[in-house]
Amino acid sequence: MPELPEVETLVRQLRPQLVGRAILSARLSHDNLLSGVTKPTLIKQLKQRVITDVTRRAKHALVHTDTKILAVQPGMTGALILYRKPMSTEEVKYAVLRCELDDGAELVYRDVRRIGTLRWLTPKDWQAYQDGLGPEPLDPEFTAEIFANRLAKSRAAIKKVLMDQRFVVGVGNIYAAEALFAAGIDPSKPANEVEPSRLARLHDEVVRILELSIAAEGTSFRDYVTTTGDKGGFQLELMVYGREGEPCRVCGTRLASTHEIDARSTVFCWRCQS
DNA sequence: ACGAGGTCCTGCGAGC
DNA sequence: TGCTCGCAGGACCTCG
Repeated sequence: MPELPEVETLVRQLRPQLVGRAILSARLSHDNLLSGVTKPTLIKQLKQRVITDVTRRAKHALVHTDTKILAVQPGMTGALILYRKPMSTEEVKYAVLRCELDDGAELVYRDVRRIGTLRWLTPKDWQAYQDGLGPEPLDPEFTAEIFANRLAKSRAAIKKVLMDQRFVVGVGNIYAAEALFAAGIDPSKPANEVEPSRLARLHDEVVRILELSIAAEGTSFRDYVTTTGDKGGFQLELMVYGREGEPCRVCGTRLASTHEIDARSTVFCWRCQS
């Protein structure tokens, strides 16, 4: 499930391989992933485009071309993959968008559950779209003060606010759970009731964990695959996510789980997060 | 303004 | 063994 570190990782890996490449042709298996563009328009307009850059904003991977920008929002099971040899039957089955490149490779948007979104936007429309997104957590201008001030305005559960992309981008269920554990905060606590010192700590933990994860090239989990289509190698050792019922790595208490925060599974430690 | 809940989609694991 | 069922979840939507 790509969150910020996973998208950052794939963008870094793809950029040097894609910049300067031309798209010879494109095909799309399902058009319900498209937002704001029809299949015929996308297929037609992708043809003959030259890729000028590959960047990230929030959890979106952006493939910039000489005309428009292909904005890929991988959702949970999506990934951009560059195939340099023919795909297997299984790989073809999940290949939603296939772009044949001028160097013989194929750029593929793979999405098993097809819950991702593809947008095809002019730079101007992209600007308008991204203006609705919150700040980048790793931007130096996103300070602990700004973070705490914004959090203190909401009565919603702090985990829900942390995952709200209008508040701050890039943090999903995994990193929200991990950062709240590291900061010792009860995920269900209303954001405006968390002590300011804890909010400052949370800011630091969000930054630390995201940077650590980027350095580790993302957290492999379930359907996550690298740009070569391989399973991710590494991994960042998760403290709570996916560890319900297992002992807390800090105090040994059995980790608890709840669905009461925004209908998302949340694993936490009763003792460490009070 | 904000919260609650539904929607999309398929694979997988639990339970019978 | 083989079936059904419910969960996983990011973002967006509607309803109250």
